[in-house]
Amino acid sequence: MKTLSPKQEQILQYICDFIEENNYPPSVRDIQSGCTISSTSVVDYNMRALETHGYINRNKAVARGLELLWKNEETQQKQDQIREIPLLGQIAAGTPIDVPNSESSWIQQAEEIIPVSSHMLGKNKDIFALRVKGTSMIDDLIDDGDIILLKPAKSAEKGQKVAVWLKDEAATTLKRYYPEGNQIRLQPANKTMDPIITKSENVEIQAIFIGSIRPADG
Amino acid sequence: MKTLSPKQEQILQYICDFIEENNYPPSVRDIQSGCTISSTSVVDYNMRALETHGYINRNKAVARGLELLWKNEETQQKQDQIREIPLLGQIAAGTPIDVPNSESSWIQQAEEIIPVSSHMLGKNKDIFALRVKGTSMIDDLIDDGDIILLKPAKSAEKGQKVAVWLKDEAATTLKRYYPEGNQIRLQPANKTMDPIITKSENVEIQAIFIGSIRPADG
DNA sequence: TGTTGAATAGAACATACGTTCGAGGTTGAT
DNA sequence: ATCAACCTCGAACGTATGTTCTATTCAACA
Repeated sequence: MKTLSPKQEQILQYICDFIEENNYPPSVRDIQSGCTISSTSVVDYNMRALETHGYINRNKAVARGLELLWKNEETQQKQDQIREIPLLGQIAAGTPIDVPNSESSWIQQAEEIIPVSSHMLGKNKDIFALRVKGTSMIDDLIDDGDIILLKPAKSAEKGQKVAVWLKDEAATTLKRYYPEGNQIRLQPANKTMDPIITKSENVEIQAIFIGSIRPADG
Repeated sequence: MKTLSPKQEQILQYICDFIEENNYPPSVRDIQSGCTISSTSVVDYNMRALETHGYINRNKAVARGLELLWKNEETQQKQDQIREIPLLGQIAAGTPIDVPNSESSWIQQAEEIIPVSSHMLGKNKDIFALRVKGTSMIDDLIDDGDIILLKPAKSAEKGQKVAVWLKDEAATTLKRYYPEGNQIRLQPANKTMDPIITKSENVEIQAIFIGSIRPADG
């Protein structure tokens, strides 16, 4: 993008405001009067510049066939702060879930798409969401009905909260991960529940906990 | 809203798709060919119906002066799932903050607006956000740098996490709230820190904790 | 001073577009 | 069969609109 003349900047801003207000693009003559420009050809002249610099698309022979490629920073920023995360199902002790790999187009299997502030996600990719059943992680502020965000992974650090697949039990569950020799301790964050201790070969890490979304009552 | 004829529904859907694709509304003749309608007057006829039923606005004498009042459920739903929350500042032991009341237009004072999934908010109103400084609530999974969501309130239940104003200290802090007789215990969720115990008159509840947003590393 | 390139003016053109008109077709009730 | 309400059709009209043309202004420069 090159620098714009003041008039071009003004026109661009006017187009932006006009669309915001009317939900359809302005005509050349709208711009002319809106920016108090003396001639339509001046508008055309500057629009041509805007087009070649990639700020807008123009569709000749289409009235108001104007597409805004440039968005003002405010809107742009708002866009950037939202990411859409697929809610793929539930997770709880005993209930097996399929965890997607990034190859398949798993967005389509989502039972719901939830928009999430990118504040929660950082630069992580391929994040998905699950609804928690049960209170096995209540001490980590993950309650029944919460939605958790997960990042697909094959390994984890000690103490991280992970979704693991237990081969023998044929079940997936959310626990804290503690490798201990050739065994693995899966610790629920709930004082009333005992850890699962099993041999390493039996556990397959599927995803790492990123954050949680708690539906507030009210 | 009344029921629509199949043709009207088709036209409405076409308008919706067209705008989605082109960012400007279709002309009558676009609709005609897009819906394989034989005459422009048929389009006009049905558009007139759509207008009187409140699905669209038409601006006569403006080419493509068409405004879609009806949105397809998908878009509508997506809209509904986002709420914009003002990030008003920081909260930490020792740092006073002003907590807004719902009267003033405090959205404007926000240093940042963060979009939040309404899953996190429920039906709560007037929610605002603060950035946490310090680790005094680390055991409740609220870490330094996290963003917390708060609901303005004057009172709280025992054990809730609240933002309180300490009159004598002239400071606001985030703690768990335990009324004990005519004293109040403010318990940090951090084993290395001691609770604040003070008389009831000294504390003024400002807001109740709703949820947190943890910027994930990545 | 003359030259050159960028910006401005106003007028004019071709047509995309919203709208209207008059005629005809369905359907269903009477 | 008759009528009315609803819909379809093709053509036409008036104008809003994108674009072009030519002339003019203006600033920078040799």
